[in-house]
Amino acid sequence: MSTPKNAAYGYGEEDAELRRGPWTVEEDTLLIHYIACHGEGRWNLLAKSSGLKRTGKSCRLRWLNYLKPDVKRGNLTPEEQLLILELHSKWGNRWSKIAQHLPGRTDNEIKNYWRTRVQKQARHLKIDANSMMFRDAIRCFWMPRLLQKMEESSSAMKTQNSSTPPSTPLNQTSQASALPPPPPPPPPLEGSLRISKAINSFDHEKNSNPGNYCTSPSIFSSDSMMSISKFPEISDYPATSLHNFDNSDYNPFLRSSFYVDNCGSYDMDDFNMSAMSVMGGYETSDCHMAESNWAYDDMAESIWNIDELWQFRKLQDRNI
DNA sequence: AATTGATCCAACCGCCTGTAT
DNA sequence: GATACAGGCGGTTGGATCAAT
Repeated sequence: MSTPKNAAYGYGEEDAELRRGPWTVEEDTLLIHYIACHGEGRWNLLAKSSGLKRTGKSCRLRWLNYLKPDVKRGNLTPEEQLLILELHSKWGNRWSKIAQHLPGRTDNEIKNYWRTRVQKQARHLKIDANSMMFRDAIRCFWMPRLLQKMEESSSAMKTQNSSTPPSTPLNQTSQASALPPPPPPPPPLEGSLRISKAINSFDHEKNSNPGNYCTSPSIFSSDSMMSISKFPEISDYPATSLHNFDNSDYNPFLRSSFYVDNCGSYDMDDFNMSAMSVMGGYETSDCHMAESNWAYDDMAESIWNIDELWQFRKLQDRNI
């Protein structure tokens, strides 16, 4: 399939032979078979030798982002979201570096997640996604909510006790749904207690020291944070973050909530834009719940109630 | 049922870095 | 050291899909 764009883009005669756009099943099969025989690498050579009318880059991208067997499909779990938030706060847009710590996730996927979900929230709040304020907001509200969600997921697992089949994650692509059914959920987590402790630790500190809890490392302190022992060391990992995330294919912690519906929602009924407006005096006149529905999407479901917003506002005032 | 707008994500592009010659 | 090439990375685009009207 040679797209009409080729001519418009001014590709050379040789390039005109190249295919662009979505990959076909035949192309995928060809690439998979070639790599099975010859291995990865030498992508330009691969592109020529395999008979694929694609650039080496295109072949590499297709393999790494889609065809490679260990690529994980489906929604990001709360654990993965939490890790992305934490690592991004440390490394910024180093997507490939972040992806190295999320087994089966590609830099492209993480990048898309950040742009479509996280930056969307920043836009709604009219805060620069790279600003300290937004980072604080993430750390103070979003991350604890994800921790809470993880705890709820593990609790749900306990009660469910694997008697019912796992539900399908929302927004699964058609390709993903074509994959074999997932294995049954693992037994209840040994780490859930740790997570609970982390949340309790956070709540305790918030209550005893409400003006300062935003910057407290206790949220992710190593002794209160989940410490499932399978996770390998992450060399230059932030001291305040999630230690010991797993790089193995089978990670009971990650998988535990992978099959939990992503449709649980936090109580956002009492959330309104007047509450939002306390955050740094942002203009909210053109930012309505009805417009954005952001309180109900799967990202916003995990964040922010009025109390926390007031706390956040106090903190901001104090810092000014 | 049709239309429109929003969202998601696969794929592409250009730039940068590392390596071989 | 200069050049060419391959591979990797982050930013962006555009088509497909979903949701709202």
